[in-house]
Amino acid sequence: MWLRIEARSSIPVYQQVVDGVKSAVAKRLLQPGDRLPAVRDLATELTVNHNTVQKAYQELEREHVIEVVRGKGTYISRNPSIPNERERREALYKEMVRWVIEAHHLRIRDDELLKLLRTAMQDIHQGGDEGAMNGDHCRGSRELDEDV
Amino acid sequence: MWLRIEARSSIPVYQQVVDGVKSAVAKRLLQPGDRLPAVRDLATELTVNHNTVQKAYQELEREHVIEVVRGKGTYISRNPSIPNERERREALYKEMVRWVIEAHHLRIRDDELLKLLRTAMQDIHQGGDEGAMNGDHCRGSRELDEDV
DNA sequence: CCGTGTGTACTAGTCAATGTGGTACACATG
DNA sequence: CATGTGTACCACATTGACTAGTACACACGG
Repeated sequence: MWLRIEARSSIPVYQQVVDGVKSAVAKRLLQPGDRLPAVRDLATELTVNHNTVQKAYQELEREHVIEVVRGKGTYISRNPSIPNERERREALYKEMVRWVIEAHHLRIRDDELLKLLRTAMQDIHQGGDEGAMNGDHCRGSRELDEDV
Repeated sequence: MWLRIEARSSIPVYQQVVDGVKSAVAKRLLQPGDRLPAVRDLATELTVNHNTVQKAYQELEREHVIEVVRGKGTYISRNPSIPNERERREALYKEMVRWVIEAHHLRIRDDELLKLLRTAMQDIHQGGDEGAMNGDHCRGSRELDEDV
């Protein structure tokens, strides 16, 4: 599956679902037009309440990542527009500043941080599963993926 | 002041205080040995409860950003060690993967994202000269070393 | 020793977000 | 109409953040 939930995580379940779908789209594991599981089906599979899944789908629809057809199903958007683009760009930038600060306190130098970002980009574009980090992030750490 | 709180933000107040202090340290607005306001004073100034400020100070002490002397005051650490370095590095990397995904959905190209990061770095280091960031790489984790 | 300023600890309570469980409704398709 | 889909409620429990108030512990200078 292209989605795995960590029940122990402090991140809300619905947020994990949102992130998981967006991640799968970025990795092209989900293509435009692909159908997502029904709300209740996915809820059963993840052993969470259907309302929780629905909240995730609602959020994904607000972000135009998916499209919903009542009575039929939910699908990955074909021509996604970008709502709240300005705010989201600003939020992204704020997060980046935040982690530059964190990097400073971890004594990570600027060039190391840039290298880390390049590694993250490769991780996404090569379709791996983001879960596995083997601890050596300073050079390109490529740990191989799961099964399908 | 080196600290401003947004009451409307979804980010908890105590977290904003933690981030604010760490940011000021990274920007060298606060130097090692500098004294922070008393818990109650800062609480009054920010119009929050003293317990909230204390929670922030506690967190900062856990991260060895500040040092606390009972009955005297709190001070920016002189020789900060790095607790939980490995976990924090992994958390940082996970966050970076999130950026890449978000950037994809914002149609931000890789080179743009790298440029954004460079800008964020300049925002932090602006004006100040940054001399001695030591060349400590992944392996070099400092060992704890105590007191004032 | 005492007063003052400091950090710390504890209890009680409010509020909002999250998640569950259940029920009911709306729409599309065959 | 039956079925599978998304949607909309409701009541409830749990958790984290925050407020409010009180009390204690320690350092320092009279």
